[in-house]
Order: sequence, then C-alpha cells, then structure tokens
Amino acid sequence: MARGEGLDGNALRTQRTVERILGESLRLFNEHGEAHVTTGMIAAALEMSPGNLYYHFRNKDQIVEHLFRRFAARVDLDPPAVADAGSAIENLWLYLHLMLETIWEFRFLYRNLDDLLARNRRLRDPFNRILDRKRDVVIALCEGLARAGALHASAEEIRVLASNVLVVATYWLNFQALRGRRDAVSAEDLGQGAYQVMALVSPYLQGDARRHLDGLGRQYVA
Amino acid sequence: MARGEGLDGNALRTQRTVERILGESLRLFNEHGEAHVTTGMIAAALEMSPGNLYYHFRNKDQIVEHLFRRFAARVDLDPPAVADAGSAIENLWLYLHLMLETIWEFRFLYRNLDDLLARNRRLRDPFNRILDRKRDVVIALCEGLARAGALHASAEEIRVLASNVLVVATYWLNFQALRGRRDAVSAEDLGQGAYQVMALVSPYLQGDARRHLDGLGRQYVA
DNA sequence: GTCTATATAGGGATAGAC
DNA sequence: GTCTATCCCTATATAGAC
Repeated sequence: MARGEGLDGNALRTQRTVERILGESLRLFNEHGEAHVTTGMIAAALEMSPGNLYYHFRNKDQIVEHLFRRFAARVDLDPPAVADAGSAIENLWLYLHLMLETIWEFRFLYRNLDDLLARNRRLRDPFNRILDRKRDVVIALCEGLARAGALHASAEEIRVLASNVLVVATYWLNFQALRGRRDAVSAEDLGQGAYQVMALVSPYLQGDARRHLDGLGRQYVA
Repeated sequence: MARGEGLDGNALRTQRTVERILGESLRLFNEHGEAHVTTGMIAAALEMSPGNLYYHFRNKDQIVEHLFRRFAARVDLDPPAVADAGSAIENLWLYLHLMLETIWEFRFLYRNLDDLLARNRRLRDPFNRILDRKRDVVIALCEGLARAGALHASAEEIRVLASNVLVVATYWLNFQALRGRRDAVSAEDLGQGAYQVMALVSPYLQGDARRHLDGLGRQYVA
C-alpha cells in the first residue's frame, strides 16, 4: 500500500495471477471433476509453471477452499421477505433459480460432495451450516404461507417437506448430469430444476398461489 | 466338472477366493469409498498377496463391475402387482424399504456415482436403464392408484412427481451421510428414507390410502 | 493357486536458480 | 514472481518362482 490507497504494482500482479489460477481451476474442476484435475493441468492451461502455481497456493486443497468460500458467499443468502402470498411465489421462484445458478457455477463441489466434505473440515462444517440455514428458510417460508392461508400443511408435513426440498435442490443438477444432460445446461435446465423443487410444495398450495405456480411451471414441461 | 456335476476341488477353492475378494472389497469400498481403497488394502485385509488378487481379477474395475452386477440383480425387480388400493400402500412401503436396503448394502456406488458412471460404460448404461425402469414403475403405480380413485393428480403432476421420487430415493442415504448420520444405519434410518419418499406422494393421496400412510409414517418422526 | 519382487506411471509438492 | 529440475510417494499391474 505504498501509494496510500489500493495495491502497488506487484501486489496487483499477484492478485491477477491468483485470480487466473482460481478461474481456470474452477473451469477445469467443473469440466473433469476435481479429482481428475492435476496441478500440472491447471498450470499448463495457464501456460505457467507448476512451481509458480505453488508459489501462490500452498496446495491443491487451498485452491478448493478458496473456491468454496466464494460459493458459500454467493449461496448463503436469505430470500427477500415479502408480505403477500401472491408475490411470494414469484419471489421464491427467482430465489430458487439464483440458488441453482450458483450450484451450477460451482458444480464440481456437488460431483464429489462426499469425498470433498469427508476429507476437509473447513468444507464440511460450513457446508452443513449452510444446509441448516436453508432448512430453516424453507420452514419459515412455508409457515408464512400457511399463516396467510395459502398453504395447508401440518408442522410435521412442513418438516418432512423441507428435507425433500433440500435433497432435490442439492442433487437435481447432479442427477440430470447422470442422466445424460451433462453439457450445455441452459436457463431451461435450471428452470426445470426450479420447477421440480416447486412441485414439491405445489400440492400443499391453495387457490391463487397454486394457479400462479402452475403458470410459471408450464413453460418447463420437459 | 470332472465329477459329472458341480465343481471339482480346485474350482471350488477358486470360487471361494473370488467370493472372499468380492466380500472384502464391498466392505472396504463402503467404509472408505472405492477411490480410497487400493488393491493392496484388499489383499492385506484378506492376508493374501496382491499378485494373488490379480490372478482372480484382471483389474480393480473388474471387481467393481462384479459388485455392480450383483447390485443390479437385487435392485432391478418390479414391485408385486396388487389389486386394491388399501394393500397397495403397504406393499409399496415394503418394496421401497427393500430398495433402500439394497442401496445401503452397495452404498459405495452412490458415494461417487458421477465418477463411477463417467469412467465405465458397463456401469453407466445399465444404471440408467434401471432408473428408466424405476421411473416407469412409479408412473404405473401412480396411474393405478389414480384409476382406483385413491390418488388425485394430473398426468403431468405424476411425471414430475416420479422424477422427484427417483431423486430422493437415489440420494437420501447419501444425504444423510453428509449430514453426519454416516455410521450405524439402522432399520429406522431406512424407514425414515422410505417415509421421505412416500411423503412425496402423500399429499396426492385420498381418504383411506392417505390415513394408512400417515399411520405407517408416524413411527419415523425424526 | 499363491507367493515375492518389481516395473511403470502419475501426481503432489519442494529446491534453488533467475 | 516465475522458471526448471527433481524428489518422493503411492497405486496399478506384471513376471516369474514355487
């Protein structure tokens, strides 16, 4: 910080290199799976030496951790609070879409969740905290809709529903990849995912809310 | 077949060794994840040399393929056809439980589905065929219940529902493991999984069928 | 059928020059 | 900050003796 504010020349260059490494790593991890991407591959793709890569990151796990923190910052947001049940559906739809976009962008995490979380506490604990919060969010939203008379479900039903929402939201894109829709996920695929999740809630909805949701979903009949 | 029927002494011994290798591999794969189990570990656990293991199996993938074929044979069964909607629920419950038990027994496949299927056609294609058949099964069951008046859902709703049933049934045990219930899965955990899946269908059920299902689920409130 | 010994390959990570 | 060279370890798989 020699010039009073911002970064000096070297720090800027370092920062740019770090960014390039993170960007290319994300791309390669998503394409081939984290386990199949070597530090050599990352360096080669950037026309950089392996030694240089290790100057910027202690090891490969540290790259994964950096990417995970970016994922966490993007995904760990609550939906906007809304008053009326009518716009609630629309808002939920957009929120869900945003979540699925983020999962898609960092899909390498979900391809190997089990191993990734098992071998690294710095991923497992934060990830589980995020899931805990999402669960609370879903339950609160459902209870809100229930109080507004837009949703009919017991507390027990809402609890079980919330778990299923988490499972489908977590694994939908992964499942689609297994089924052969791996490449070129478009807005439509994300929309279909959002539709599948909303369809879990749909049968509990009443009146306007339900009709509104059916309308949103109609464009995503696969 | 020197003695006219059955196997001679050597063939029996070979068969026993093959079984020991498969059994121990399954145990270790489930415990540590297939990627983290080396052929050396398997041999050591059996107090056998690596060379001997490779006498019985060309490579590690062949062990995985053998185990997969056993999994496929166990899981790729249709549920029994039933006439009345009342016993249909009970039968579905048992069938679902059976499926989840099998998934649990071969859970190493599900810990790394993506990689496993991506690198081996002999796994990917059969696995997807199984999922296709399961999908058909779920749809046929729902349509049957609908015709009997026990379920109210449009064809479109049933289609979307079937996809969600597949996702939850496929990933539930995996999800529970992520969440920290990795060890000591008991009948209750499997029951809870079955309950989660049935809860997807539950809101579409009418009258007796729904009450019957609620009764089954009550013992699995987590 | 089972063993010991080893070839082979790949990938994570470091040392030290520039 | 970046490079070249290399160490070290691990894992798959094979060769050949018994």
